[in-house]
Amino acid sequence: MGFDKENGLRAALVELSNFQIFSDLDSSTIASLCEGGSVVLSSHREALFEAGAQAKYFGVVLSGAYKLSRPSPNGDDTIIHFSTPGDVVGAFIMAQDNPKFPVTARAMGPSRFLKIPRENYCSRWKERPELIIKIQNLLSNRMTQMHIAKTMQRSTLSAKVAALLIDLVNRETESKDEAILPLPLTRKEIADNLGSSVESVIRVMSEWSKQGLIETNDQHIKILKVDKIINEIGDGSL
Amino acid sequence: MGFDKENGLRAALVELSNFQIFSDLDSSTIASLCEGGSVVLSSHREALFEAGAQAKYFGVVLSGAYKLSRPSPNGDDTIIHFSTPGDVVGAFIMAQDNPKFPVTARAMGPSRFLKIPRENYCSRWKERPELIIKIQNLLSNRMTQMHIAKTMQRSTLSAKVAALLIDLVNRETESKDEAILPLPLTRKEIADNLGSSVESVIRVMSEWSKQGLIETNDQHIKILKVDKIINEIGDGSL
DNA sequence: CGCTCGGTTGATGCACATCAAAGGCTGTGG
DNA sequence: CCACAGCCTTTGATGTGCATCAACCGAGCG
Repeated sequence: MGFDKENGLRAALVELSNFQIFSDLDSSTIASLCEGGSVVLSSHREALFEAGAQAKYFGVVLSGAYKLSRPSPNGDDTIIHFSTPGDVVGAFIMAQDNPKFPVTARAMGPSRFLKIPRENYCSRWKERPELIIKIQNLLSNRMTQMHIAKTMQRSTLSAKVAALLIDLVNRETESKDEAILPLPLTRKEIADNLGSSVESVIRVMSEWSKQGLIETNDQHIKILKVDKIINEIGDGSL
Repeated sequence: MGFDKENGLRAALVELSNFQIFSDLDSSTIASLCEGGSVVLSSHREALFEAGAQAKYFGVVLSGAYKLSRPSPNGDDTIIHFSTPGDVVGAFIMAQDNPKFPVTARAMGPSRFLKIPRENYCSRWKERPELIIKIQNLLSNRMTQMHIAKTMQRSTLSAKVAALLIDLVNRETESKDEAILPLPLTRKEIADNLGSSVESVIRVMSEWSKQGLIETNDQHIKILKVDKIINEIGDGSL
């Protein structure tokens, strides 16, 4: 365990330099920023942390994906965000006194997460304005994404599903004809993210399958006609 | 005009110290942070800035209120946020290269706004980690608010309206029996914020008026039975 | 005095939720 | 190795909350 942990950590530090936020830092700086960190392996559907728990750490998604959700008044959770590799999770609450996680993080398929102690943020990270600014820019992008999502609240369900899929594929690749979603995604998760019901999502997506716009196998969704799906986004308006 | 402007600025700097973000700074520091700033007077429905415009400044709402909105695919705008006095607007995009406003800001009733040049943020503000952290905390609160709103997407319209009203009154006062909304708010604005239609909002609210839970005159909404309205929030779940 | 703006009410229809039932697939324990 | 339980997907039938359309009213205003 100790061995694994250390090994995982060293490997993780190398991976970090591929992510935008660390891209222009040298490896010793990265090591210092992450000192005391550890790599967590999560299996499918396992919780990384629960909403309301004390936030003693923040971190970075290394591989796989996590869904961030909040308990909904009606019982099942609402998914707030899908975090993919390179995403910084929890950084923006670190500066509060005695922060608590506002969401639950649950793995989607086997995933790896680099935990970084909160103290690091309050000392080493906070001292570097460029880093904090980068975090702020990340946050501000996420905020803009949420604004866009809010703007679509009056669109039809197909437009919302299309927008979600396009948003997810754009994190990885540039626009091509085809694209594969970088994370395993069930219809229920889509529904929980859009505030809709599984059945409705299924009705929308099976129509697309029939038309050959998308293809699913084993939880992995592949978009065959990216442009056609993008068209669906606009359809609510016309 | 020049006289007014200067005068307004000096008065504004005094007002700033009442707002949380500046509360523990002395007046000369505040003056330095705001150097080159100016006070803008907006009349009802006048735009402070338009979405897509170059963001050469950020600022603080001094009095009145502004609604931040984005053009919606279907024509009319979606209101993203209501900014009341003390709100910092636009700070989190200042750190981007060549930032553009992601939203349009429009005054709700006569309002005053303190514009601060972007350069200040990139120099004087950025140098003060505590300030940046405060901005980050503001942002993170706003983010949490949006999460909560998202969590309510499956609730009934009455629950959403109730939640919005309670959110707005909580900015000013602590919970009492009665509360007056701190800004003039039309049913259409409520609808545009919730992604609903004016008529539906009216149907919900006139029911409450009949029941004596709220009272409206001259765009100002007064909540007579705060606890009853809070109950409405939960109703979607039960 | 016509105009725009905000509020209100009723009639109608649709998009989507809800309920119900069933089949495949995976993991787990007897 | 089989049985059973979850989880995911699918399809159909039924219901409903809210959007939409269409009037109409009162108030402020140039």
